[in-house]
Amino acid sequence: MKLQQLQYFVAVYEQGSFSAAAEKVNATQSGLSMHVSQMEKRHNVVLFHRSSSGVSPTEEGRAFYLEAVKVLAAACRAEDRLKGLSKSVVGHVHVGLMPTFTRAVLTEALLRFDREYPEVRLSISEGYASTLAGEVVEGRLDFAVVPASFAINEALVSKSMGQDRECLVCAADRDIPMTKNGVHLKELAPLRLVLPGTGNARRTLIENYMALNEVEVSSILELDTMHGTLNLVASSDWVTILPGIMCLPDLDGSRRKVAMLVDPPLTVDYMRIETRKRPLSAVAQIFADILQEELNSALEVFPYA
Amino acid sequence: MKLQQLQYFVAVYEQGSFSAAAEKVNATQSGLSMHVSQMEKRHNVVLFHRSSSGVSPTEEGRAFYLEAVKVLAAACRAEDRLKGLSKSVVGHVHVGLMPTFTRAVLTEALLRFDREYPEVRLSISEGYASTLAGEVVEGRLDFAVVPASFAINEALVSKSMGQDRECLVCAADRDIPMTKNGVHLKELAPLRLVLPGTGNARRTLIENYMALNEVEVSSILELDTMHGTLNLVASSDWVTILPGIMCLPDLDGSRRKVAMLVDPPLTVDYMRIETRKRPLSAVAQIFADILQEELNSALEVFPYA
DNA sequence: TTTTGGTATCCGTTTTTCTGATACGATTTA
DNA sequence: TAAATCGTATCAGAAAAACGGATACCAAAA
Repeated sequence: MKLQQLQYFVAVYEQGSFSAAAEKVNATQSGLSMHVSQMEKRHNVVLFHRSSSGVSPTEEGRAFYLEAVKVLAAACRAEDRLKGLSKSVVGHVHVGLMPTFTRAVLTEALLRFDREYPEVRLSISEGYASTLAGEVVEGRLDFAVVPASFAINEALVSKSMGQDRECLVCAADRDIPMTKNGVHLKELAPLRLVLPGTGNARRTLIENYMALNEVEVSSILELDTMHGTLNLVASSDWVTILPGIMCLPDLDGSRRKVAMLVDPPLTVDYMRIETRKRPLSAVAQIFADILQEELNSALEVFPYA
Repeated sequence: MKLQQLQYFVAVYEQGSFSAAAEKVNATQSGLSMHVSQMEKRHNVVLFHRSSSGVSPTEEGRAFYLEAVKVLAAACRAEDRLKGLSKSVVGHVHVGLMPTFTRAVLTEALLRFDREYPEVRLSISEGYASTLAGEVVEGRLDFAVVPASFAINEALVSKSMGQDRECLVCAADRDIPMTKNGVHLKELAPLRLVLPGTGNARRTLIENYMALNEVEVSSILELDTMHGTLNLVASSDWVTILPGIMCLPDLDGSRRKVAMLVDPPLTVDYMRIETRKRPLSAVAQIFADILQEELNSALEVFPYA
């Protein structure tokens, strides 16, 4: 059994095609075909169903894939150890964040990280969960933080980062009936609601909540710009629903009013996604830890009442 | 990075010699030398200090070894999955047990295992910890159960199986001053004590206990046969000290009297040792689990008073 | 000083791997 | 229905890598 064979197999598995995988790993289609079929013959198993439109893994192929990526991850760790990467904290970290994070948690994390590891290059991309997930799979991002509702790719592994509460955000001068530090949304109906576009994972979450709790929505405005949303809400009777950590700057009530949704609460889980086959580099791990710490302290402000 | 290079490296590491490793993995000394030096050059590290009497790992070599065995273990699991070994429960299991286990726990475990997996061949070897550890390193045993006091080889990993109480064993008709279900050994001094030979790990344990608690021993008899010891103790004024699970058949008091050592108690931890670089086969794991269960129920008889 | 046990290096041989071309099947397109 | 397209399997020669014996070298022990 060779390590490269595992890489080839994993590539074919993830691409669903010998040809595409060959291009990805800089090899030829015939080479991959031979390697995979050699593995199959040697162990008398069939790993892929071949068809004229690509390949799909068999049950055995699926099971083997899960083991194969563990081997590759271990091999990466071993090689990193050799390179001394596990000690020296230098390099380039690419991180993808859902928009939620870029307002509240990111700034603090960035400042801390830059102070402690000034020679590390850091690249942050903002995007929707599905986009970011794709980038992680492709290896262009070290990891990404997305809402947990997102169904993740098999090539990815997710680690929970914590649960947040969704909050109603409206103009500061608006009177809303608060109950025990929260708001019962139905009492505000009919709502004029600003929502993210349908590509956003939170959109579905919120619409389900509305439907399930029979909250009447008189009009919906689709805004995919966070600045625009916040400005509009601050100076009109439009309201929106945002994760708690996005509302932190507004908790003083000077520009906007914030109230947790209650009866029932609406929660959102954040998770960090990364590839199975390559463990986080030492630097990426450090930044992930800092991000987690900042998130933790941000979440403390919103107790699970 | 190739899997075989890792195997070569690990072999050299464990043998402390290129020549010995070459023989072990059925390769030539020159081949191993080239592979290792290639790894070293490629990553600009030195893995071994070469000398005319063999090699010793550098700090980097040590660190890399710990990662390398993880890769090999993962690769074994992956290959086992391909072979379908992880499902089918057939094969041959070799287990090493310290003498303690062969009296009480083994029988029950054997019966259960043979009933549930009749087509599996099982080989049990009895031996001292150091012997068994060597056999495990060499790959002749799937795993071994030994007392935890034994300092284990770096190629091995140990898992705790539970703590046992040492007991005094003497003739059934002897009168001994019992206190709260135990015996204070000093009150019986001077003792005529049957002990295992100096090669036995428990020998040191017991002698330390005697010295530390100032128990006077009038004479020592070295017996390395369990049958001999038990028979002698049953029909003379010689006494011995045995782990609790060995005393289970004597708890009825018909042939021998058993009393836990108290003030202070003397305990012994059992552990399972296996190689780092190869995970237990499915069958071996099952037998290990059964052994653990039997040990647990045996240990319940001796509460940690 | 010689012997012994160990490692590094060299080079011809053998084995494996890689690649490009080709064949074949299925699905889509004209 | 025929052709074109996309995908995989297979083959044979070329390229690369691994292998293994011989040799050189070193250091400690005899």
